[in-house]
Order: sequence, then C-alpha cells, then structure tokens
Amino acid sequence: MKLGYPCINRSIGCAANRKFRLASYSEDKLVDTVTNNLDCMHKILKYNLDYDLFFFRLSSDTVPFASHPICDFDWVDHFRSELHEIGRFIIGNDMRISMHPDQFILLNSPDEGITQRSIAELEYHCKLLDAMGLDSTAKVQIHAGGVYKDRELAVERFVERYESLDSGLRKRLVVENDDRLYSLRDCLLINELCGIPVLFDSFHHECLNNRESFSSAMGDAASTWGKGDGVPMIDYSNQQPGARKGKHATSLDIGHFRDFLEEVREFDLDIMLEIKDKEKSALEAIVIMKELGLA
DNA sequence: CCATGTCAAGGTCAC
DNA sequence: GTGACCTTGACATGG
Repeated sequence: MKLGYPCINRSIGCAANRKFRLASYSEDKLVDTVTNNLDCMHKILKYNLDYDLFFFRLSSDTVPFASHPICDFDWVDHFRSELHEIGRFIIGNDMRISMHPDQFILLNSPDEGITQRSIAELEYHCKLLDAMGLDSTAKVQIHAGGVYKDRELAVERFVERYESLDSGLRKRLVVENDDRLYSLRDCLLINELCGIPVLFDSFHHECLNNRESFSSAMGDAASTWGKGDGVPMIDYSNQQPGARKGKHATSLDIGHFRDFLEEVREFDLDIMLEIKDKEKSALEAIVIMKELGLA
C-alpha cells in the first residue's frame, strides 16, 4: 500500500499550486508561475520520498489556465526537460500519481459547451501526465456529474461521452463516488455500462451509501480496476467533529483510520488522505500503516 | 501590513 | 425564478 496527500505541503515553504488572475494573464507570468510550480512539485516529491509517502496528487493549477482559450503557449515544449526530469524521479522511486480536476468538470452536462470545456480541461490533465512520461496507472479522477432532473438520462450521457473520448483520455479516467448524488452503486452501474474504473471514496461512502460495508464496497470497486490501471486508488477522509455532515476533518482521526485499515487490509490499495492538514496527517497515518504491517 | 472581497469554470436546494 | 450554499486557498485590492 502507498499513502499520500493532495497537492499542498505546508512544511517545506513553497507552493506548487501558485496561480494568478485571468485579468493579469501574460506569457511571462505563466512561465514564471509554472517554473515555480514545477520546481516546488519536485521538492515536495523529494520530501515525500524522505518520509515514505509514495502517493501524491498533482495540483490542477500546475499550469494555470492551460485549457483556457487565452493560453496558446506551448508549455509542454517549453518545460519538456523539467517535466521529464520529474517524471523520471517519480518512476525511478516507484511513486504513484493522481490528479483530480475541480467539480465543474462535467462530462454529463446537457450543455454541450460545458462538456466541451470539461473535455479540454481533461486533455490538459492528461497532457501533463503524458509529458512526464507516466503510464496509464497515473489517474485523473472525476465525479459522475449532475443529475439534471433525470438520473437515467444523465448516466446515459456520461457513458456516451466517455465512450467518445479518445483512448489517451479514457485510459487515465476513473470515476469517484460523491457524497450527495452518485453513490458507489451508481458508479458501479456506470462501470458496467462503459468500463471506467471506480475510485472508492470512503468518506463520501459514509455520507451516501446503500448500506455496503467498507470491505464489500472496496471489493466491488477494486474489481473494476484492470491490469493497466495499477493498484486501485481510494480516497480516505473522516468527518470534522461538530461540523456539517460531509465536512472534511482538519486532522486525522487515528482510531477511525486504524479501524478502516483493519477492514480493508486484504486489498492492495493506494490511499489518498484527504485531510486538511495534508502531510501532517499523512505522517501520522504512515505510522499506523507500518504498525499494521501495511506499509 | 493587515483585513476583506474576489476568483474561469456549475449544480442543487430552499424559498 | 432568484439567491444562498457548497468549498477552497490564495490572489488582489483597499484601507
């Protein structure tokens, strides 16, 4: 099992997700920002290696506005060697990488324009991973999307659009159960219809489910991952005490995490820890995993 | 320098 | 039909 955290490291004093306002866009600013972001990304990955954290989610802001019409800069070419070097570091150290575009990426929107912009954004994500030389085990996770007053039709649109994507995108995409609209069962249905692997989010599952236990849910999700997809990824988080249901915790609930691991320990998984204090909780979690002989 | 408003992008739900 | 809320950190502006 590998363990990781998303996008941001608060210990090392740099940010790999720096961006700027669209109104102040310039090519110089883009180059400066991406230079910073890639440099910091590399530093974070080195930190992760030092602490046995072999899973990391790259920020969608690595190349700001990459899929926006304003950006006609060939950043893949310009940053070819930096991207390649980071890719070599990742592969050489047997690290796992994911990305997770924001919630307005909607393959199943009835609005064709929204879908087209979403696809452009997915293309950017895949282009970044491609430029690093990462294989199809580096995943881009999305949600199923909206319901639009007709769930069946919305699922149909998702499947149709997924099938129309070119294989370079399809090989990286996975669909994640969310906490309000599409449960694990809904995602498994989508998988049956088009084959997209299902990324299990344990916290969303706690918010929205059909009474499946963690281990049975995990088994179902894991069975949707094929050979080229690598070890199944999952998202783990826990509830912030006293807050609205579905609010991600500030810090790791160690007892909950240990119980969760005990329940899914029969599976080989890579776990993304979606806790607000990022690497701090990851460092606590890796201790637990080692205690249980899982890392 | 600090505080507060704002930011490319949508959807849902309450009223 | 309109507006609040979701959720998020960091940019940007104004005092």
